[in-house]
Amino acid sequence: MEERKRERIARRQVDKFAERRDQLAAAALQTLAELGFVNTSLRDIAQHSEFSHGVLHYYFADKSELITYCVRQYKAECVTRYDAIVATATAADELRAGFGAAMAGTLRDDVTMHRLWYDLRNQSLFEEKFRTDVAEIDHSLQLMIWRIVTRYAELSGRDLAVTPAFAYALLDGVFQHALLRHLSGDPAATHDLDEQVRQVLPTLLG
Amino acid sequence: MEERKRERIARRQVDKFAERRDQLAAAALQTLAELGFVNTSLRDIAQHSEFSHGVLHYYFADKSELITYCVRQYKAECVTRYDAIVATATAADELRAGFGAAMAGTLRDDVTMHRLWYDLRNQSLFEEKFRTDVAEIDHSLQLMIWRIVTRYAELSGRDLAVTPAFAYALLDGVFQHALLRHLSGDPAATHDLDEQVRQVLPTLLG
DNA sequence: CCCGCTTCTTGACAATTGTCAAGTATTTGC
DNA sequence: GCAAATACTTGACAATTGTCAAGAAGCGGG
Repeated sequence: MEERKRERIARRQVDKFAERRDQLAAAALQTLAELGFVNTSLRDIAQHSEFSHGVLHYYFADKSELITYCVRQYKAECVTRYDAIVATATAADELRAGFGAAMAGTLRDDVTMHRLWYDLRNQSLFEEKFRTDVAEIDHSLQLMIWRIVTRYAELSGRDLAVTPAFAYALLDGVFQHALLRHLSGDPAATHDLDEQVRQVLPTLLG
Repeated sequence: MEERKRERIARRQVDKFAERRDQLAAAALQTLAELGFVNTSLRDIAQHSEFSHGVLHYYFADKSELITYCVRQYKAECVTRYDAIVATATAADELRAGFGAAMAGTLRDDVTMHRLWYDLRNQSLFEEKFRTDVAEIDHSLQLMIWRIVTRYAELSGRDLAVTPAFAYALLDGVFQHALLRHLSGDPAATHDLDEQVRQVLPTLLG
């Protein structure tokens, strides 16, 4: 019974610990998205939370661990973004329209988060530390795109003429350039993204 | 006569001044490509030259001006990269093969410079300072791609079904993902890039 | 040879940063 | 309610950075 009690307590403590970690990581993510990876100090992050800067070292060993934890948390947010569309669409054109609209929507609503993702992916090319996690997220995104694309081919009754990596590269390129335009203040960026995404899909079929 | 002499001297001084600026900018570019934008200090740059760190403030007002100057110098290097291929190719397939090979070649040979370009383009999304210059280079690259694409359509005797921005987004996406793979140690990255570039071009035709 | 102009070096500055130790406050178990 | 564990704050540290001033070194003209 004492054992079980201790466990329960330990569990509760772990949960509280994990909860606060998540809370701080959320504040960190918001700060990173706002300022960019390199312009964000631990003090900046703390100011976006209700705590002081020292607490970050109580919950995270160092800055790298915090960032890594953030990145992993971010991942969970995005990889299921389009799954509802895949699940509900009953025709190829419906899927195509839904995907284009969803991409344009997230470009409009989650600008800074997408900007942060590209920032982190680039930093991983210079800092070995994050390369593994970034590669893992990148792979998840590729799979997410692949689920869309294969379902689209299925609904079209056609075969695919591309690899997952190729399909992802094309759509990611289109999205990234739309993000660049959107952040430069181009009001047509979201609309054009929708159009371009719908244009890409058919070219992937055999 | 004195006037002319002074002019000649002034000219020589200006030339020497500009020469040293170029020399320092070259050292800076090399350092930036090696370490990445944010990991490069003025002292790092100076160590890649034969001078001390103070001299950079003699030739450049501040760090921003140095970086901007570097970026502009970098631009001149890349925008004419594929023009020889456009000029010499006499058949669509020859152009297609030459373009794919050239892309794969520069991925192999100029890895760090490409990595730097993507780094700078991303930084410009967080720092207003470089946005104009980056946008200008990006536009030049789009034009460079567009020269390839239009020539390819011309040699194919077909019309184009895409905008310059769309064609650039697709090919840039493919190239960037090849760069990611190449830097992660994937030995097939260059070969696949060649293949994928050749695969993209026909989809751009009507 | 010397004066003046340029080029470059040296050293210092203030600000920022990650890190961490010491101490305070809060919660928890009994 | 009290002692101990947990949670958090504060302030300091060493290192790094962009910037700049003071002056040394090199050089060209008279």
